[in-house]
Amino acid sequence: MNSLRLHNTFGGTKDVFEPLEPGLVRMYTCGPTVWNFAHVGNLRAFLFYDLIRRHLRVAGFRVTHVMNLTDIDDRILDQAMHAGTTIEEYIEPYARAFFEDMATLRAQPAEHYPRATEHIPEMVDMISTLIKNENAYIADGDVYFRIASFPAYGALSHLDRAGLKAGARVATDKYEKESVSDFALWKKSQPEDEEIGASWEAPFGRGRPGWHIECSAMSKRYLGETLDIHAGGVDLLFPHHENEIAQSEAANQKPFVRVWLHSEHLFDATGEKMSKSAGGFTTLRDLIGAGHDPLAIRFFLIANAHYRSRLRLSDDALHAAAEQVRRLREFNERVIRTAPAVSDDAGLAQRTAEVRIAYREALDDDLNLPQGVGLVFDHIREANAALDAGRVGPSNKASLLELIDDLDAHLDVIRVEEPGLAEEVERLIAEREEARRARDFDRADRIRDDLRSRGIALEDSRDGVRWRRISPGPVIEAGRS
RNA sequence: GGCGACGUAGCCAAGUGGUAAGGCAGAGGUCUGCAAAACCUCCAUCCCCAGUUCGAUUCUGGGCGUCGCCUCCA
Repeated sequence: MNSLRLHNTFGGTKDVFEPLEPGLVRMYTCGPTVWNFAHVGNLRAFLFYDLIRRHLRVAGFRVTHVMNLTDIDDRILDQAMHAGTTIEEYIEPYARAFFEDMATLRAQPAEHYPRATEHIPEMVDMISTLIKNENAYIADGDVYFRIASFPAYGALSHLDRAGLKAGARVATDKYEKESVSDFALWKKSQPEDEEIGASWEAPFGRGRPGWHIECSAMSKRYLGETLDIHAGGVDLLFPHHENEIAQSEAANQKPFVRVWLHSEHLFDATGEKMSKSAGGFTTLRDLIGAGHDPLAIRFFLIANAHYRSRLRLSDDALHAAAEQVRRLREFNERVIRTAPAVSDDAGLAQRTAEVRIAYREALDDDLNLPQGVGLVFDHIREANAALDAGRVGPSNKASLLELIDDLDAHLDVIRVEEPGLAEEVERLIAEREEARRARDFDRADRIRDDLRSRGIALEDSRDGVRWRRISPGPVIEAGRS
């Protein structure tokens, strides 16, 4: 029985989710504009997509997930121009970096990563249709969407044109628009555009696509005219998603999206929204360079706060996340290596079963991973106590491992393969054991301290010495790019 | 100016009309050669005021505060 409920931005209610085609979810998510490295705020949104995707699969759906790469826009044009490269040459390192970052953060790959410049014909087709239907018009070589032709405009964002800030708003496009709110579908080629490979032929004149049309055209190409889920950061709500609706519904005469999902912003330590254009922003590379563990960063971004809550990036929060990841991994390893007691603890079995159900319910309730994680941590304390007391039987052990599986299906930070044991670490541990047996504790402690300073912590236990990786030294505030 | 969100312990954060999950940090303890890990104990009445209610942190209204969108932006 599917009981997944999602908060639909359109309408603002939490509804049981059912895809159009039973069992298959068609999902489109707004990906990066590859004009620069993604910052952690961008990555929060991308990991949110990953969370949706993972939980849809937990809930039993097959998922076709499309995430676009915007490889043409004004910023890319500017940068390529300055760099003296084509736009294709300019974006490539950033596109590569995007995929690297996603892999570092263990995001599951989408089924398709279409690039705007590889789908110009689809966009041209759609624009032609819009012109034919009089939803768009040509003005001095540019093509604009005629918002007046689409009465439902504003329904998603609840911004009606009358309420738009009067006077202070400067139209950034050209002047021949019928209305200031009309947005560009196609921009006439400038001479420089040709040199950097940013110009295409079209029936309505040589030029390049506006930003919004790519998502309408590419989602249709890969997922059809009606999507089950369309997700993005809240900053895309207006105008981007509003414009997508207008374009797609005007062109296709079909409902565009059934459920809109928007993730909240990430804020920096000063409380300012992280934004590329605002200047200061932190990249994944910055955080890793400052000594933060990618798994902790992943945990922080998806589990520290609900996706519709604002999240503030701070060293403390990252450290807390790292500790939580550490505890989870520690617990997992402990359960795995524990030889089961002869009999099971009925109370523990009962509680584990309850927590597994409650965890699933939390995720089914609009992807409330923070709550789910809290439930599991609560139970881990009880389970650890049972382990201390040797009360964990074979069935207990198996269900605890299943609980970890449940959690890691979303988190994916627990059962992550560590790089193989460094032989040197093992050798030093053996050396230290020898020293300890000889009661040469000075030498033993020296070895332990030495390893610690190199990011390896040792723990003595009844079952022998264990080691694990830790963040080397105190981490510093990430630099700005 | 329009639209909207938020304000829960030192920090992060979940949540419900019936007296508040979890994590980090901190204090004490058990265990340990010492540690670490783990466990135990301690650590909030939910911005303010008024109202509805048997009862509100959770509903309504007002206030104060913070922030987002309205322009490129995940």
